[in-house]
Amino acid sequence: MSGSSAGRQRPATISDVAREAGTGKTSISRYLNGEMSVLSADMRTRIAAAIERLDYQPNQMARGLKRGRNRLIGMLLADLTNPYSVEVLQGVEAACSALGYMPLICHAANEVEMERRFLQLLTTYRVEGVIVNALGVSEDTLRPAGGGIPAVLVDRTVEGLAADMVGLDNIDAATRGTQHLLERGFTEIRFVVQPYEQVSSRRLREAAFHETLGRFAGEVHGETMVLDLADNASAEHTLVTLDRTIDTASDRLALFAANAPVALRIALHLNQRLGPRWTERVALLSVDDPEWAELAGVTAIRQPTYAIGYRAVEFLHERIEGGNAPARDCLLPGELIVRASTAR
Amino acid sequence: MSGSSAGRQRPATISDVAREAGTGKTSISRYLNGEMSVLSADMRTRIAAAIERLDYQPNQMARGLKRGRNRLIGMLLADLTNPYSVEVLQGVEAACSALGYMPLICHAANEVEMERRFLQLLTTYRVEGVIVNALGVSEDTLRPAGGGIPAVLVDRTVEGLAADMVGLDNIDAATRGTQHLLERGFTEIRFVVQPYEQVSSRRLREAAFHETLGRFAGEVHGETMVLDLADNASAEHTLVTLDRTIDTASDRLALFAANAPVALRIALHLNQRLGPRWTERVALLSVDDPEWAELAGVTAIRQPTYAIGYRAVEFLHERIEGGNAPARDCLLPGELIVRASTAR
DNA sequence: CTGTTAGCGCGTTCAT
DNA sequence: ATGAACGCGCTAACAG
Repeated sequence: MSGSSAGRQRPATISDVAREAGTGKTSISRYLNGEMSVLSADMRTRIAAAIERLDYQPNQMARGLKRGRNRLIGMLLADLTNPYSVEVLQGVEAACSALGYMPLICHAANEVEMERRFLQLLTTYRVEGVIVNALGVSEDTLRPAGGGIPAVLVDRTVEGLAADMVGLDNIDAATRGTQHLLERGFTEIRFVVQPYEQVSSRRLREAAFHETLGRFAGEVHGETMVLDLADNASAEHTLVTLDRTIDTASDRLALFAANAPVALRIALHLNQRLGPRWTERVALLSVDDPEWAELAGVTAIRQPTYAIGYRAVEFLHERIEGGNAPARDCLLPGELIVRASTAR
Repeated sequence: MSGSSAGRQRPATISDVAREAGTGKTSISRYLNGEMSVLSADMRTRIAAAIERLDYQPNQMARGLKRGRNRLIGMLLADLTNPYSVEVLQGVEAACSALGYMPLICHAANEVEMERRFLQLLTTYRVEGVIVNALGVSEDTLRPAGGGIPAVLVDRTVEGLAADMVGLDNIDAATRGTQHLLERGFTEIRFVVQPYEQVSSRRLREAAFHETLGRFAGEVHGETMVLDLADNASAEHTLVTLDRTIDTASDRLALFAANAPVALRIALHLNQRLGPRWTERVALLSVDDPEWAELAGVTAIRQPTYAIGYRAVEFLHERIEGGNAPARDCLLPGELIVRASTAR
């Protein structure tokens, strides 16, 4: 029965502090904004005391309204379930706290409609910019009210939108991954992806895969397999096809998963069907290096996720500050981590 | 060279719309707030047209300032790296969108100092309430400015703070987990935890473990092992001790991991030292059922994470709406999922 | 150095 | 049914 009794009192305002300190609001405002040199020593201590006594905390909303900037930036994530997203987020948060932003994180759960709604919501809160990692945002969604707010794309581009982008060097990564499989002598390879054809990173990875294989036409056989994780029946069907391929292939099959969620689904399935020694029957290589990859012995291409997130905020910051340079792409290299599953 | 040319234009305001529609701001405001019955049909269409033409979107900040509520709630997470957090988040997001809130997500990365800063930041943005899953927030951090804002605790209580709490029924879960190991005939068991002694869920799980073992005094030997994931040297040291225990124990050792991060570290270590068939030498049971548990055959106690997040928001909503009932605890049951690692 | 005044974009009386 | 005027908490001129 200490203080949690009745309805909470409303937070102190700048006027309360002014009254408490026996001065005008302006001086308080100056104090808050660090214009100390313009305040008498006496004034300073009185204000400090008043603030302390009232436990005053300036209202960011009011500040934002007045200044026209609220230090909020939006972060739209297609899929928080993907470890990639969480890792990128770490970089984003670090950069935000370094640059004085507060990220508003939105999770669209791989639904285009939610992406649209969140983007709308974010502009409604007048975020100063957005970092977008989405499935299907279209150009005009990102350019509401004519001007639009500064945006930085992560991992994937958006058709027709000239914005900064930062992500993995997909072509290099997929090429090296494929080469690794070729060097290990695999001759039957499947590239497995989710059915999001509009996602540029998916397309680039797939293209590089086929491009690299093309140089070995005849000797090596490769195909794309689509695994729809959002539709269990469809996924099961694909996996059955996969099983048949494994059983009938002339060589030990190699699988190149386009990202971690796909790799996980494959690993779970094979582990269930073939037992814990499934890697002896099938080789698995994955873009993304999830926490369980080491455990399962899965070869991976680790993305520089933290750097991607950090850099994205830096780019956005420049735009917010008025930077007007043409749109840039920042492609960071992946790191191939060879594990048991692709051993020969 | 379409529209992205010069500096972006500032978003339309309610006054712009009023002018465009040839009316007063008041009518626009009424329109926005759905008071249609008070507006003539003609007025309605004119306003709708004006809004459309200007692509007007009301400024939430200004609204919040005026109304005294901005529909923002804070979500403080101790560790986003823990899959538990992400899963809870899904429930939180679902409930938020159902109840019309926008969650401000903060990630404290297991640092008490960051928790304090984020909490402060959140009140600065005048969030209407907070959902807290933190390491070391103290009562007074959550009661700033006397009244404090409504708070709901997730997974763990805070010393001396009478707030709603929702989380796993830890005693039941840990008891059932321990019983499972006993039923399987293990006589050498270690309970492995991170060194956060102030976290109530950790203490409850550990207590239930020892309590349950106590009923078999003499026959079964159990101890707590502390694994500090934040300090690699220390963790390595602990794991070496663990190795020795495994090698010298009179029985096959059983490990009870207090959460997923701990279980992962253990699994990675054992896998490296003993090879992929490590589960034949050591049994592993974990609170939390991370995505890789099935793959590694690790027995797990799955938490109702989605429900926890959803319920937390519901509780918070009631408080925000003025609910004044005494603090409640909502303890949800876990589900034991038996896998190969605890087979005998 | 300090206080007064006027908005930022919006909702809300209170008239009309 | 509609609009004018005031104020939410704060900053930015402008005086003094």
